[in-house]
Amino acid sequence: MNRRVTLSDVASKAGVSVATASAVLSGKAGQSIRVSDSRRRVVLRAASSLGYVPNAAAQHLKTGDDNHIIAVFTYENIFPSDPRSEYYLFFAGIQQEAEREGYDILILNNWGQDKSRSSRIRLASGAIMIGVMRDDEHIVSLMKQDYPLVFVGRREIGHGRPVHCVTFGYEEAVDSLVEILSRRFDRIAYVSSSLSAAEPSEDKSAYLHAACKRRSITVVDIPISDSVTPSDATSVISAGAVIFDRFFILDLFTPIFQERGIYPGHGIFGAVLEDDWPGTHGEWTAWENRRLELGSLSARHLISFLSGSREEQGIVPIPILESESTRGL
Amino acid sequence: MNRRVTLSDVASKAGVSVATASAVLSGKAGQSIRVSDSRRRVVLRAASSLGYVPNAAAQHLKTGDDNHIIAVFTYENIFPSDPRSEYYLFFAGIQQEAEREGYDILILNNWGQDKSRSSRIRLASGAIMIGVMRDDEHIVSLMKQDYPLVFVGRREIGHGRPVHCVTFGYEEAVDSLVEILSRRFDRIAYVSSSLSAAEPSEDKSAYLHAACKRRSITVVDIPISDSVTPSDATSVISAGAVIFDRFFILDLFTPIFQERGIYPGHGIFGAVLEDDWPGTHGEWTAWENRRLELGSLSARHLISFLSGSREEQGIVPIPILESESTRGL
DNA sequence: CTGAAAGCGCTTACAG
DNA sequence: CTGAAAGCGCTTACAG
Repeated sequence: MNRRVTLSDVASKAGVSVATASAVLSGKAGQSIRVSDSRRRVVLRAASSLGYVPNAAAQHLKTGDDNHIIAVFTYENIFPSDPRSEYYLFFAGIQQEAEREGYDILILNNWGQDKSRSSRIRLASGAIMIGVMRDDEHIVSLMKQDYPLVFVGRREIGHGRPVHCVTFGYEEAVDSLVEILSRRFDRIAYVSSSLSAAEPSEDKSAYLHAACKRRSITVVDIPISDSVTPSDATSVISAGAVIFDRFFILDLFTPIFQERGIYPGHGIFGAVLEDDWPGTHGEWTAWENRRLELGSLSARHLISFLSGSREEQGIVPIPILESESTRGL
Repeated sequence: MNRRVTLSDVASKAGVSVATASAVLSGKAGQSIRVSDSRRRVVLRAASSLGYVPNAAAQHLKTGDDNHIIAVFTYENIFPSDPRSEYYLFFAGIQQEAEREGYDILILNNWGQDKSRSSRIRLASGAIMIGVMRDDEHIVSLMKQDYPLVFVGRREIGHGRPVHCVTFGYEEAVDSLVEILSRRFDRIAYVSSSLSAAEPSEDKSAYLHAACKRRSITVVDIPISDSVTPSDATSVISAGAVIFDRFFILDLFTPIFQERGIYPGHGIFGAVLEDDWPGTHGEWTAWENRRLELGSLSARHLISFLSGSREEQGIVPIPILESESTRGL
């Protein structure tokens, strides 16, 4: 392979110093360095005849400027051959926003395995983390140095440090939901899983309790593990209104509802506090799928972080949809 | 923002030279530098307490090693929010292969607009180009320096230089197709567009002519521009067997076929010499959609290029599928 | 108007 | 066993 053409190759071919060549080629001629028109032309000609391409990494090393690269990482695979991936829309949103703002994207494929992972993330000016974190050791060491990091979804790994994340506007959405249910019910069952510790659900739960309290509605808390007991089912059905924390929890109840001949809008009302990304739970969907927007926002948030903003959270409002499980209330 | 922790910060905290710190931290202690166990521990402790993260760009600048980044670029938007994009599967294949081989991916979003585009591509060790090229000035200057570049699809922009590309195995596939058609027909109409200069089709045409010659089959060449004349239609139908260069050409004929009451397998047989990526032309589809495999191969090809291979082409075989338009022959 | 020099953060012969 | 020094390709005060 031919050695790459460097600035000093261009300079010596043009018979000028590297300083002059640099000034001309980086378009900065005129700042602290001025170059005569004749010389500038010579440099330009030398560069193009040699096919000079600047080494962006070296430029960045020297200047320390934002290199206009956003890293995206996750432990999951965002590009399965089936494009209906859980994370695809987040990614698409990030990509669109990055493109709009003139940023490139570095996909960190090997974050999971590689030991030198934290150093690879530093090739970018900042990073966006999608999905569940299995291990935060490297993340924490990046955060220690205020490395610009934005999480998609609520995170609490700060160890006291601020954590930048973008989330759906669950607080407002839960409030609207409770408002709707309160038209007919004064008790709401809340079924959550003791297992799903991956994504913190305490805040969703808190929003729900607060919204119910404001309207003097009783919350019947039903924590379940991996299966539903008859008494769980009875509590839910007798309340008439139910909020499930996650879709997989709803799925545990569905056969029971069928067995008892009740279905969304007939004998049971409510919603699930999770965005319906696979689009398979239409009757229970509570709000629009705005994953694309959340992805975009994460990129916008990171970019404004890079230009000095210290804002910690970004929120994407999630408008309530009418579905079978809330219709007619 | 805190200044990033550098190697020399670690060294001075540990009370050793940067050389020693480097040797320990890069795991190279033992090569030309040996470090006592006690000192190595001191360095390790200093690094972790400071949260040291090496600057991968600086490392790469110094060593010149493969930095394990593959750039992917295109003039199109490869990530529309509708994931059924023309390029999605290529990209998914690249990503999977890169992940398998321990490479990260740099998506060059702004290749189209930015002036400094060629320099951004150099942030990666090599690059894969997907889609149509509108302008090759920058590409040529990269090729001049033997920058590792692989095209997905046939390209001829070498200016005499070797062009690395991966393609579907059209030669073999066309031969199989002709073999099937030859069971009943001794003439085949070949309809190509004089407009579609974007992707070179001369080789497909050559494969077809060669395959027909081997079997003493006559090729009736029908070049069309953007519409079909009655005589074009008559030629095709009287031949009974037809090969369309592209799907959009087939689409021009479909209403005519319907008008005359003939349809694939009844009155007309044949195929289209384009892979059916949108999956919307089932009756005429000639072979499996192997875009994922072609994407993978492009990455594999680039990676072996990076480790010294000089192979120019890579080919993904495309097994023939039976469809309405060839059934019963 | 132009060039020599320092330095970005790292690694690696080389000399102690 | 350890460190001083050169250098990767660039930019930018600074001095002519």
